[in-house]
Amino acid sequence: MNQPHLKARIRQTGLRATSQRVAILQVLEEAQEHLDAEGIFQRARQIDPSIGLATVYRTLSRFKEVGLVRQRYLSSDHNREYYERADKAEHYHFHCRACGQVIELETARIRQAREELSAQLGIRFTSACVCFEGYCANCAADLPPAAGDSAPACRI
Amino acid sequence: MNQPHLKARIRQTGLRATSQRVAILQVLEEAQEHLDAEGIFQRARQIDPSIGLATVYRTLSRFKEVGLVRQRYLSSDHNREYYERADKAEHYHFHCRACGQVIELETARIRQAREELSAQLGIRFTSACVCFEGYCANCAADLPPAAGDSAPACRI
DNA sequence: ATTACTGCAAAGGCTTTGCATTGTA
DNA sequence: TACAATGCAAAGCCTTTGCAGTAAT
Repeated sequence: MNQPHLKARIRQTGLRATSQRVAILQVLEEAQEHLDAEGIFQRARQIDPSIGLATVYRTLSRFKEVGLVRQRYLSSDHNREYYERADKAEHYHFHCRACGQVIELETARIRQAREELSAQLGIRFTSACVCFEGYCANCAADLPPAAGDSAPACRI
Repeated sequence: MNQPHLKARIRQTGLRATSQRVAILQVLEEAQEHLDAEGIFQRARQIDPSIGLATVYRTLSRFKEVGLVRQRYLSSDHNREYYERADKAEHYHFHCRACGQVIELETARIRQAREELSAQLGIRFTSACVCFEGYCANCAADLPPAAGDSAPACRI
């Protein structure tokens, strides 16, 4: 329960390894789903009951700065921030409007787009937000052929 | 100042063509930059001084539903919603961290990604959020070779 | 004559911040 | 011993909502 490797990882970034931070990093290590600050808070307080929500926000912000976590948005509520470990391979998120699941997608096309646009326009990319929404294979099968709510075609 | 073609366009969607709605649509027609609700409000009230901010929000939401406008996010503040006319060709937004300008990018790679992922996984896409951040060609030239703030490489 | 739409002000929801205190290095 | 980090509560910010009044069809 002392989590020496997590403490070490935090110290490596120059941050102080407080029990709250270790708890938050542990939550992110173990998380199978995508968590927002509130979700991280609920789990972290089971490890360290003294933790406060403000600390979760401050820590996530700090972790993001030093590259320990990535902050993502999931369609379709862009008003809530989600967090994941930064050591995962590049991937994108798809949110199913019917069953609500989030599927992690892999494609080289986004990187390709960045590279081409860099070459064409001299742009230097530092970050990007790419998230998709629609119906997963299972849910799409249950829908009328060309319906799909108020958003029939993909309006990007 | 009666804007008959705007009124007609609104009525075609089944909505009532109020003076406030005409004003908002006119603002979006004429806008050269990317506007948020507050920005649209400020311009619309010059056309129709009686308009309220809540109406702007309600109208934009309604316009989005009927397909008159698209709602976008621009890196790096995803907490503010921007709006643009829905009759523009598919494009993506790049935000320069240095000069602040927003560049509209065109690339087929995103659509390609959608098509491939659809074919591979049976997913049906309805919408997507794609926005980039970094340094434009001009600003990149002024930066140290491989620096780039706290985000050296593109962390997607 | 309906009833969709509006303005105002209040409420909501997520995130940030001020300040005194705690605990790491 | 410094000073980074914390907890609590209050404030911020954008957006939504309730309600009574107004105006489009």
